[in-house]
This record gives sequence, C-alpha cells and structure tokens, in this order.
Amino acid sequence: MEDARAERGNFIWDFVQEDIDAGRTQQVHTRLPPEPNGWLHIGHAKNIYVNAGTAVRFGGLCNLRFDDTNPAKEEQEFVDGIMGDIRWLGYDWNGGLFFGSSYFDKCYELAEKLIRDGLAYVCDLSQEDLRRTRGTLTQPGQNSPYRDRSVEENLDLFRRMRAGEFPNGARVLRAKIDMASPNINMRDPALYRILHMPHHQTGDKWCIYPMYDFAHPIQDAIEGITHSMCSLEYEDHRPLYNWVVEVCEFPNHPRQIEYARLNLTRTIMSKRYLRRLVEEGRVSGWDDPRMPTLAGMRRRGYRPEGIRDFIERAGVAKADSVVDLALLEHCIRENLGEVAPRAMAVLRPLKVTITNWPEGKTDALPLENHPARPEMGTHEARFGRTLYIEQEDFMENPPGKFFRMKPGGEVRLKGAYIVRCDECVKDANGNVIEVRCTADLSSRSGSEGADRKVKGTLHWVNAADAAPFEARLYEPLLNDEEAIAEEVEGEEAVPDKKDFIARLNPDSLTVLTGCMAEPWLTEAKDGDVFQFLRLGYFCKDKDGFVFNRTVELKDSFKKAVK
RNA sequence: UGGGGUGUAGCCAAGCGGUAAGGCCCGGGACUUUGACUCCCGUAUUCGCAGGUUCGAGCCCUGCCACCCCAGCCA
Repeated sequence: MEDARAERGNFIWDFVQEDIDAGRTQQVHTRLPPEPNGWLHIGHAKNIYVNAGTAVRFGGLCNLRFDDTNPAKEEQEFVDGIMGDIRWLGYDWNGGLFFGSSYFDKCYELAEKLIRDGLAYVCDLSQEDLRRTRGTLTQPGQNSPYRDRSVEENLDLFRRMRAGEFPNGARVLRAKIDMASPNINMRDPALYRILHMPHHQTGDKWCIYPMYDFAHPIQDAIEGITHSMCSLEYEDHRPLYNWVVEVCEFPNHPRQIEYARLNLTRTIMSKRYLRRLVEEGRVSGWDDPRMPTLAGMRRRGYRPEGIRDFIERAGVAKADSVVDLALLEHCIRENLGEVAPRAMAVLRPLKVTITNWPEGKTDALPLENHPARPEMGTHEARFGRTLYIEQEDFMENPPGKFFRMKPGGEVRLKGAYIVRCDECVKDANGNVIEVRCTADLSSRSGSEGADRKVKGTLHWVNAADAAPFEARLYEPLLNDEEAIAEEVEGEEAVPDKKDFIARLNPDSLTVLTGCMAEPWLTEAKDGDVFQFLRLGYFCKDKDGFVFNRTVELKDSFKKAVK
C-alpha cells in the first residue's frame, strides 16, 4: 500500500519517462535552485520533492545550486539554513553542491561569444526608456537605437562595463531577439546589468551580474541537468531558456518543465512577506513556530515524514490550486500518531481527592508508551490520594452524553482505577476547586475487576509527582484575507493581494501552564514529540515546550457539551 | 482588444475514445482504558458552457466563458 502510493506518478514523471524511453535521457539529473534570500518554507518543500524527488524516483542525481546572481538580496545565513532544511526534510544533493556565482566567468565568456555572434548588444537606454520602448501586452516594442552597434563597439563597451567604468544602471547587455515578439520576454531581454555591490561568494570581483534568464539555462546546461523543474510563472521564459541553450551551443539541452507552486489556505507563502514579518519583529525569527517555514514547523514538532507525505498527497499538477490546511494537519497528525510516545499531562489542573486512598500511599502503574507499538515499552505513572485532572473534564451539571466526570458518575482514570465522583468543593465565588471521589479498588488496570466498562476515561497526574511546566500554544500564522483587507494601505478599490499586510492571528500565542506526570518528559531532547492524550502534541523546544492542538474533537461532542 | 497556461465533488487530484480512481473535509455506524486513534459505509447520472464527430466523448473537433501569469537592469 505504501508502495502503491509511492508509485503514484505525476505528469512530470510521465515526461521524464518519455525522455528515457525515447533515448533522449540516459541518466536523470535534476537540480534544486534556491535563492539564498530567506529560509525555506513549506512551498519549497514541494520544489524539493519535485526536483530531488524526481532524481530519487529515477535513480538519478540532483544538484544543489544556490541561485545567487543578485547580491542585493542574498546572504550567507540563508545558504546555511537552506542546506540544513533540505537535509532535515530527508533529501540530499548527490549530484554536488554548486553556486550560480561560480559560473560567472563562464557566463561572461558566453556573453562575449553572443556579442561576437551578433546576438547581444550593449544598450545605453535608461531604465525608463527601456520600459517605454518595450511595447505593451498588445503593442510591439521598438528597436533600441543601440541595437545595431558593431561587434567591436559592443565588445569594448561590455568589457568596460565589467571593468567598472560605468555606474549602476548606465548600460545593460541585451539579447538581440525580436522586439515584436508577442512574448515580452523575447523582446531583447537584459542579460547583464551593472551592480557595484560585493557578492557573498565572489566578493568584489564583479560589478556586472548576469540575469536569471541568462544564467539559469547556462548553469543547467553546464551541470548536465536533464530536467529543470520550476513553477508556472516561468512558462513564458521557456522560449528564452531554450534560446540561450541553443545560441551558447551547449551539447546538453535541459528540458524545463513547469508545475503549479504550492498554496495553502490561510497561509502566507511569500518570502517577501515572511521576510518582512521577521524584519519588523512581528515574529521571533524565521523559525518562529507560527511561520510556515520548515524551521518553524520543525519547532512545532512536525516531522519531515509528515511533511513529505503531505506534499505527495497534495499532488503535482499544472492547475492553480490552494490546498486545504486540513490536509497538512491530517498528514502531520497521522505521522505523529504513529511515532509519538503517549504521555499524560494536565493543562488546566483541577484537584481530585480520592477519599478512600490513604495519605502517603502511592501505586506505581505501568502505562504503554504507544498502544499500537508494544516495542516502545512502558513508563510508570504514580497514583496517589491527590491528583489533578483537566478542568474541562468535570462538569457539575452536564448535558446528556457527557461521558466524563460528573457528580454521581463513574469514570476510569487512564491506566489506574475507576472512580466515582461523590461531591465537589467550591470557593467563595462558586468555582469548583476540588472534586472528591471514591476509587473502586478492585478495578485497577490489568486486574480481575478491570474489565468493567465505564463510558469515560480521563488523563490525570499525581499531585505529589507533578512537575509544573509552561508550554506555548501557537496557532499557525494565518492570513485572514478579510481581516487583512482592512489593513491595506491606501484606498485602492481592488487592492492587489500582494499589498496585503501579513498579520498574525491575535490569539496565535498562548502560554499554557500545567502539570506533567512524567519527569522523563522534562529530560527530553529538543525536537522530541509527545502526544498528550486527547489534547494534542508537545514538542520539546529550545525555549521549553511548544504545544500543537492538532487533535480535534468530533462535532457531536462539542454539541453535546456546548 | 497580444502571448502563455489552467478549468473533473467543499479542497486537492487520477483519467491518454469504452461508460467518473484515490486522499482531505463532511455525514452515518462499529470499536475504544479518553469522545482521540483504528475500522467499515456513504457522498459527481457527471467532468467550465454550447454545439459537432463517433456505436460510444471528461478525453477528438468548433465556438464561447472564467481564472492565473507576462510589460524588473528580481528570481
């Protein structure tokens, strides 16, 4: 069954298979081309799945190549973080680690070749003039007055661009294609721009940098990439991609294949805005548990297997889509449910006194770490006269079908005894502060009398052993479009969604204080995840615990106790 | 009113001329030492719309409609 799912293909694999069958592809070779201008988010996980995953599927190679052709936006911090995240997700770059910037010499050389071949020219038009002469969506552009410069003049100018003789923006190297092309990307696109700025890899060696459209196909071709997967917005760039590969006369011609990027409901997936959240201090960093970054999800306790499963189940296609967050949560829950040890803790303690249990006596009870996986062993819970249960697990005047603790009712305390609630004690304000119960001593779990059925089972902790803890409950970073629309600056009738201000759910962070039964929990390592029965998952984090309320109760129960 | 794409259930998504896979969500039931988990069962007479071809169309043809992307010296 696992195999059936793993074998389920996608349209990209069909293309690759066709190329293999037709003999066009010997060994599949793909690449991951992250731009080091931010940390990876869940959307990048799809790109990794598509590219690295395709290499895995066909027993091929995958390179990691940082697409760092624009020093203005890129930083070393991000290249380190990205490598860690890719590894964490479970992928690697068996084809090698590369930097786009290490091809700057080759790009330059090819640019000169294009000039000599009459396929590129130095254009002196200002940015504004260039924009104006490019034409519009419906009108063709006009040839640049510099379009027919001689090869010698172009070469001279281009070399002087490289030598740093001109200021930023003074000139640009353009491909000589067709200003009347209906595809605007083919209207003599810029190949090189002047940018006097040090680069995190090449320092101040260069003051001209190749554009993505020029550099990317060159990098792919040089590295022997057979299939280059990218998102839909590059479809219009494919003719240019092919043009570059052809005019540079590479023997290898990679095939660019586009797919729809991942969108998730209520989730901000724009690096630009995630970056803004970090820079404005609205979150603690790229790894804030509210962020949709891989680092943030890792801190929330999401496991890479769950994320991979999600990406795979969401599918790869060309239709624009927005995947329901519920699918991600389902995959995470399913994965965590399989691997997380069970543990008991109480978030909002309510004191319970077992009146027929002697003061000072404790009973050590074995609890399974995982009900479906006995090999995970057991741990010990100590039962005593004074316990804590969840405040929400007691109701003095419950509606029907309330299976938890109520006056006169019986419930089982998980792994221990069936207890009957005799009375509750209230404070001056009428709040219930203590519940007094009688235990059925013959009903100890595992004993003869234990098979008596009661409808409800509750988790609990022994007051004497309970260790207080704090956990942060985060809701994911939500992008509530209606609420956000109110915050849009300006008064545009139809604000561009790119102008929406990312904002945090005001209730997105709550600090919970509770009691945990098992001291071993506090000794857990960072990243360890535990399922707290019925409540959700805790992940040990560098700053304490992060709590995910991923277990939802059925509506039928919610209605019953409403 | 240019070009490139995409439209199959509430959300994803298979389908490649032979009579609509699967997952999530939702509903019902069984089970249950947590109402979770697990497990069954159910959920598109119909594939953006309209014609046409065919014994037969989600798949082919024609026309229309809707949505997304492109006018950075970003990627």
